[in-house]
Amino acid sequence: MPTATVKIAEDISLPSKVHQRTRSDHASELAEDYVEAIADAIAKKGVCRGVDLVHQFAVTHATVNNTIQRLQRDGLVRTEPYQPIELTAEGRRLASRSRQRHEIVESFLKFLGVSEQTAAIDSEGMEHHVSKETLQAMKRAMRQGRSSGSR
Amino acid sequence: MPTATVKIAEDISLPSKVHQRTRSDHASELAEDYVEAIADAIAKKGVCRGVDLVHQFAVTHATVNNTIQRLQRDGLVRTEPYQPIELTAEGRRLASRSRQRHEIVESFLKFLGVSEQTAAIDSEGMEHHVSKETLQAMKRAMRQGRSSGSR
DNA sequence: CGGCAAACTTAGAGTCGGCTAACTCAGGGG
DNA sequence: CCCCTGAGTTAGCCGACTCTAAGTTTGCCG
Repeated sequence: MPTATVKIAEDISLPSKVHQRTRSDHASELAEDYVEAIADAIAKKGVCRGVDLVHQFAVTHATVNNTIQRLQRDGLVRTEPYQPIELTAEGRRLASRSRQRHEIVESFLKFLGVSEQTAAIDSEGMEHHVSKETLQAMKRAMRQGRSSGSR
Repeated sequence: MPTATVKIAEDISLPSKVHQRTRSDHASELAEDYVEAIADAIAKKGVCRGVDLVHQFAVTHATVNNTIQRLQRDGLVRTEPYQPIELTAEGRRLASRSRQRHEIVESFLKFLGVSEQTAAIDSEGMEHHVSKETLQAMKRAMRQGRSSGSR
C-alpha cells in the first residue's frame, strides 16, 4: 500500500472559511425568505396560499410548488394538496428569527439615512449575511445615535 | 377572440421588484468574487492560475474550470488552455468596483465595532447587496464618526 | 347541476454551481 | 530520455431553482 499519499489540503486557512460560509448561507436564504413570507401572509390574511408566494416572489406556480416541497422535506412547512400552506414549529421559529434580523437591518439602514425604498431592497439582500455580532453592533449604534442626537 | 381576459399581473408592485433584484444579484455574485480574486492574485504574484482560485474558494479544479468558462463566455476573463487567467477590460472594471465596495463595507463594519474576523466574513456576504446609496451613507457615517469622536 | 376560472399539480426541460474520476500537458529529476 | 508530479481538462453526475405546457381540483355562479 502506498502510504505516501498523505494529502494535506485541510489547512486552507482563512479565505476558504469565508467562502464556505458564503456558500452554506446561500443554501438557506430562499428558505428564510419563504418562511418569512408565509408567516407574513398568515399574519395578514389568516392563511397562506401558493398564489400569495407567486406574487411575492414573482415566480411561477410551478416554482413555488417545487420550493414548498423542498421546505416540507426539510421540515419547515406542512402542506397537503390544494390546501393552504402552514408552518411547522421549526418554520415559525426560523420565520421569527429572520423577521427580527430583517427589521433590525432595515431600520438600521434608515437610521443611516438611506431612503425607505433602498432600505427595503438592500435589507432584503443583506439580512442573510449579517452575523449576530454585526446585528448587535447595529443595535448599539442605533441606541447611541438616538440618545446623543445628531452631532 | 375573447378580449375579456385582459390580464393584469404586470403591476406586481413592490415585493416582486425586491426579489427579482435579489435573484439577478445572485447570478453575478460569484462572478464578482472571482474577478476580485483574480485581480488580487495578479496584483500579488503577477499572474493568476486556476490553482490559486482552487485555494481561495476551496472548490475543486473542475469547478474552477467550469466557472472560468462561464466568465469567459460573459466576457469578463480571457484564458487559453494551460495558460494563466487574465481579466478583460470589463473584468478589471468589475473587479475594481467590487473591491471598492468590499473595502467600504468591511471598514464600515470595523467602524461599527465589529471584530476583524466577523467584518471579513460579513462584508464578503453583504457587499453584493449594498446599493450605491447605502454605500454613500456608510461613507458619510464614517466621516462624521471620525470627525466628531465618540460621544 | 354544469361549467368555468382560478388555484394547484405534474412532467419535462434548462442553467448554474458543485462533485468525482479519469485523462492530458508541462517541467523537472534521476 | 523517461517518468513522475502537479496543473489543467473533460466527461458524467447531482441538487437547487427556474421555466413552459398540460393536466386536476375547487369553488362559485348562473
